[in-house]
Amino acid sequence: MAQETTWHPTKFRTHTISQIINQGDDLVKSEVTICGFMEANRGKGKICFIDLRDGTGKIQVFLKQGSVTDDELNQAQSLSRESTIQISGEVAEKRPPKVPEGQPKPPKEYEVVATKFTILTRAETPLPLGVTDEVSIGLDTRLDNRFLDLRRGHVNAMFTLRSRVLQYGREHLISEGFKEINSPKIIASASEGGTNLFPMMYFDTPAFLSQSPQLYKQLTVLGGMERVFEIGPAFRAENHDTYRHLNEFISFDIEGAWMNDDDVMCVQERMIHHIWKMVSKNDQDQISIINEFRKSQGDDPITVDVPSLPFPRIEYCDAIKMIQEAGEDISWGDDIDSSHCDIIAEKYPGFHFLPRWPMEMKPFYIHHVEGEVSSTGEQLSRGFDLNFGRDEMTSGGQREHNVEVLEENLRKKGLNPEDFSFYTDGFRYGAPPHAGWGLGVARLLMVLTGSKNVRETVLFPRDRSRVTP
RNA sequence: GCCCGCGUGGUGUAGUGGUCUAUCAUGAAGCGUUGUCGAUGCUUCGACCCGGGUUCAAAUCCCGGCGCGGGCGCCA
Repeated sequence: MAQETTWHPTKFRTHTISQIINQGDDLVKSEVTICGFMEANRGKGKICFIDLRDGTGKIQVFLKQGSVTDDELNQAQSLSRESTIQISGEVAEKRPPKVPEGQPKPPKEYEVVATKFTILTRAETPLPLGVTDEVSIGLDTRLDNRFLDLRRGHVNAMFTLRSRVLQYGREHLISEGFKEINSPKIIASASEGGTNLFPMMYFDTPAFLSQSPQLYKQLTVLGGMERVFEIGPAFRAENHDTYRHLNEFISFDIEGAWMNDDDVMCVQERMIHHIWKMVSKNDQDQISIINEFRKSQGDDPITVDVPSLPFPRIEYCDAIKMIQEAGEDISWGDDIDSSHCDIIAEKYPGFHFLPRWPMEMKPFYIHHVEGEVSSTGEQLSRGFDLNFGRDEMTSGGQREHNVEVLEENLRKKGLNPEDFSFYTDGFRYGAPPHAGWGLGVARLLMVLTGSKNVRETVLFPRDRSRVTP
């Protein structure tokens, strides 16, 4: 439904299953060879039906005595679920299933009547988790056997959606003049402070895994790249253990010259709007697959509600007031934690920005405008967050482009400017005002797919107690 | 790291001192019927996280360990 794809024939197959499903009328009576996983087999004796699944769809294969050898028929009937097979045969219109009186007739379907049946690999039994079983499966069991979990329709659909989300996001940013970059993930020193880094050895030099592309994407903007984005991994050695934190995650970052925090908030809301609009237009088939599963689990269906623009902006000072009015003990300068976000989310359940945080709470590279102060007289910053409900999606802001201020900020945070010379030197020879943000891809996917745990939306999540598979 | 909860066949569960030689579903093995389609009928298989304790008796209660889940903290 979504994309025009050209499926060239391969060594192993002439057609994908989706091609037969979609072009069945034209293909009836023609010879095809298809491959896939055997989802189920029915029938003993003279006939056998196989539900065959490849990465594009599912189709029924019909084997009958006479069309295939008795040996082939036997093998098909006793084959274990999820074994991979190759089928050659003729496309035919499927006999419609019996439906009770008064029920609507199902739409026309196609099948392949096999003339040749080949087992590619046999699946061991029992499966560690059933691909089509109705029983629910614990997340840990699923993640230990992700290769099988991924064969389940709704799981596959979530990662298909993830691919689309990145595609639409890229598409949008490129249309606004952003260029895709990659920054190093092996770095010499703590790039920002504030979070724990994973140490490693780089030959004989101690090094770290990057926590963020922040400083490097700024350097490219200082280098005249104008507008850049990066979709890449970030590593945090934090002992957190929650539904929304991982120690390795994919960060979707942008940085643009001649922009302030308001400008990049607008970029972000336009991008999210575009992603939601495109998913809503192109990918309802994936949403339906997810909803079918949710229904079987007794969960409400998800819908792709394209958010309206602009997203609400709730400045930090107003957020504090709102939380205080709800009776919470919080004062200016305190962090807004999860329970406080629940209060804000009651009024703003969707996407909303939280701009103008206190300068002292933001990293050294965040810009501030002299004189922009709170009612308590404290300096405000040009840093912002984007939340969806209670969950933080993004952190961003305008960056400090004046090297003297930057070095002063570093000293205020107890950092030594000399350790950051690779970065601060970039500001000494002319620096454009600039701004950017970093968005957690998995968290955005949680919103889109209704997942309650970030691990659901990451193929092979890395948390405190999991480094395999 | 803190608080709370949980750990039963391959998978997901019921059972909270005694006919538990442990329930149900799903699954696996075998046989039969069938253009089936969540195939079906019959037969069979398979489990109480680990260690210690209380008790006549422990899946069940207590202690420790390990593992998992939820909440929180920590966290661009």
